[in-house]
Amino acid sequence: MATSSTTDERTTRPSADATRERIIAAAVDRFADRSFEGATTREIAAAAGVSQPSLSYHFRSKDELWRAAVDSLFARLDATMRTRIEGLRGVDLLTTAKLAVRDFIVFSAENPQLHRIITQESKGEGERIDWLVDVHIRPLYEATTAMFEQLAAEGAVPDVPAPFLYYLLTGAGPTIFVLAPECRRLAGFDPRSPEAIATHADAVIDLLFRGA
Amino acid sequence: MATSSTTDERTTRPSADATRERIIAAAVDRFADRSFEGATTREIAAAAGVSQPSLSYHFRSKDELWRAAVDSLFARLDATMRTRIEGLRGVDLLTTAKLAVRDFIVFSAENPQLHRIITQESKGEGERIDWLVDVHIRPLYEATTAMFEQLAAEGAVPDVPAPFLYYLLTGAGPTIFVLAPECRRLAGFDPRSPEAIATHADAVIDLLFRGA
DNA sequence: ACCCTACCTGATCAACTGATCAGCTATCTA
DNA sequence: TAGATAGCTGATCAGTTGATCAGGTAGGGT
Repeated sequence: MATSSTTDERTTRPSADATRERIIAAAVDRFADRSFEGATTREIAAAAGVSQPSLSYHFRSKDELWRAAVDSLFARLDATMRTRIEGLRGVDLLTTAKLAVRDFIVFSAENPQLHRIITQESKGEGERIDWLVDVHIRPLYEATTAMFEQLAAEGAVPDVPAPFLYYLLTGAGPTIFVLAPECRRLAGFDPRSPEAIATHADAVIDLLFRGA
Repeated sequence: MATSSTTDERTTRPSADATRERIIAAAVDRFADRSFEGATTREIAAAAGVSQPSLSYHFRSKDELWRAAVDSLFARLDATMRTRIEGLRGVDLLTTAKLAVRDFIVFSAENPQLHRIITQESKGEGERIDWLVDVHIRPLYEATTAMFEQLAAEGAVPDVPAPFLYYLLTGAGPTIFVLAPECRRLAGFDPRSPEAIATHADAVIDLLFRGA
């Protein structure tokens, strides 16, 4: 077996995975800050500590790097939400929903890049927003609206169509973190501090679930 | 001196003002869609129907054009809110607040560019976000938080610090319109339709003021 | 009627963009 | 240990960027 390689063909060396991850991490930040067009491959390369052609080696194009960066962000979100939901099997829906919303808000505080990128790409037409919606956003949307519809049947959320509740949550939840630099200048505090995150999460949950 | 012109010296011809406005209108859209770095002067010029050097003639730099575009957006918002507030002198605070929130949401539906631009610029450091906050956002912030603090004393809004209420409003209100292209693909309806605007405004007001 | 200049443009600039290619080096395989 | 190749880079490409400049034209003041 030693020589006759099985289906598991390792063609990449360990060091490549590490630099790939460093590039993706840098790309997440730069794309979120300066948008797809505004972020330059040289900036990303410099932030990752590699040369600019190195991006072309690890990723076919700037566009593919962008997709890898978005995949990375959504993988983090999916992991967070999935483990939370699965850890609450048997718990009543309202409690589960509240904890899920809180996790989502904590995630948004730690990863505001996701919402910045979605906002940037949500302009007129574009291949990237189609890909974003079809591959990543729609599953979350379906799960979230299904949850809201069950809660509405219990009277646990306001009598508002589920899509609107979805956008109320995705708007009210992450915005204060997306605008964190503005908030620091404007209100004089860092919304990403643990205390602010807790206050904000409490407020969103209180509004959405009417303090039930 | 010949005519002993008064202080009112008209050095610009009427046609200049018209093209200036066309350029600003085009700049608002392009900057909102593609961010400061992503929008090109050639795109803006083409959208305005003028040559690219024409932008340099009317505006000292791309940066100054961006400021003029933002000024234009805030002038629209200020006019909307000011006339509303002044038209309600003597009306009780809660009613005034509800109508102001509704106007703000309608404005956000018709001018999602404002929130797109603020979001884009609210990254780490930058001269533009400082200017945005100091010149335009802070007055609105002060007025809004003052209003919320009065309402809190009446028990008309949830017991949450005013800055958090401010970000709940600026998040929950405009986001569905900022993400309108996503919403169309995801939920299958246009949030900027009159019916959707009304439903959304009702929902935000219901949440924020607890259906009072 | 004349001149002046506000208005607008084509041509062009240096700087920068993403991508490509040849070549170097360290690691893995045999 | 020798050969092969994955990993990475400097040099360089054509295309695009914001800005400048010289020049042309039309509208207004005298």
